[in-house]
Amino acid sequence: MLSNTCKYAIRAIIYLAINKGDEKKIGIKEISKELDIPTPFLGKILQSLAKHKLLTSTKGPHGGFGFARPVNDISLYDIVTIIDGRDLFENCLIGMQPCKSNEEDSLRCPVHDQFSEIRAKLLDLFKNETIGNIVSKMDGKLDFFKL
Amino acid sequence: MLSNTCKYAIRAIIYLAINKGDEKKIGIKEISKELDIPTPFLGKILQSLAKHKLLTSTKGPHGGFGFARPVNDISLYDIVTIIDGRDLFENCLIGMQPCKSNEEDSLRCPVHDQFSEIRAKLLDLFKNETIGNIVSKMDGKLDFFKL
DNA sequence: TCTAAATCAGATATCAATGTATCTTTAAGT
DNA sequence: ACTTAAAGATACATTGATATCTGATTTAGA
Repeated sequence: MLSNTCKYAIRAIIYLAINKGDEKKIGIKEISKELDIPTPFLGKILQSLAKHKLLTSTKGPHGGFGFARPVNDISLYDIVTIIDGRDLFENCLIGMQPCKSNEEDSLRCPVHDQFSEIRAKLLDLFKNETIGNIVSKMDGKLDFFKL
Repeated sequence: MLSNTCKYAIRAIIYLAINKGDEKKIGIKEISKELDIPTPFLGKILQSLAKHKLLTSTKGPHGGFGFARPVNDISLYDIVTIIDGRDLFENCLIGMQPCKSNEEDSLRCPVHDQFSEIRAKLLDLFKNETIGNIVSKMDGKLDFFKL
């Protein structure tokens, strides 16, 4: 469903939102250590999110990553499309080329209609779950999140 | 969502079900040519499905692949789990290790509940769509299927 | 029984996703 | 200014998915 890279990105952003508290920035070493993601690889992922204006980064001592927008304004959809693209939301479940998410009837694949409903719900989930949203649900089980 | 290999497998099986008609077997050359899948690669995929008792294969002249079970008894779920495994149906959407499809509350990830509904519908789709089912829907648009 | 047509099996090749290493650049603190 | 700690950037390495190649095996038909 989602690539490993994308799952790392989501978990790292959640970690950032939960833990940044007063400090504006958290370094990749801390995040990668806590979430068990290879440090330089996490660096690349977060750099890419910074390039797309979801995060900000500052170099130098006490540098690290922070948010470029309010956490209530960052949805899972934003992260997923940056890392994995729109394939999940647009292309045919069984890979038939002419069958797209909004396609005329004659070109629809045999599972198009059933999958359309599910895809719509998926899209809904990803667009409506914001990081702010998620963080408010996680109160009290932060320890478990370290896995 | 599904690997390319898995999409190939599904499309090849649909092709087989539609076109086998009187003949019991269809060769991989015909299928791969019509569906534009590399011939030897398709061979491996179908061999693996034969190994799992979904298809039968016969060597020699006029050999090829046919069904080992009635097409109404082969679901998309069968194909997907053979090729891609159960990851999609069992593991956490955002990759948190302790969060599984049937997990106690304290270990659920923050999107577990919303995704559970969608996952259940997905499972339903894959388990209830059989090849027989699909073929009966495709009457009249077989030409489009060649893509 | 010989030949040809087809899959089977296993080794190899390619490519994209994932992961690593190294060096450069930036900025805080002295 | 100098040092140091951090991310940036680029090149490189590894792995798994995807694709190809080659020869062995099986079977129909002459």
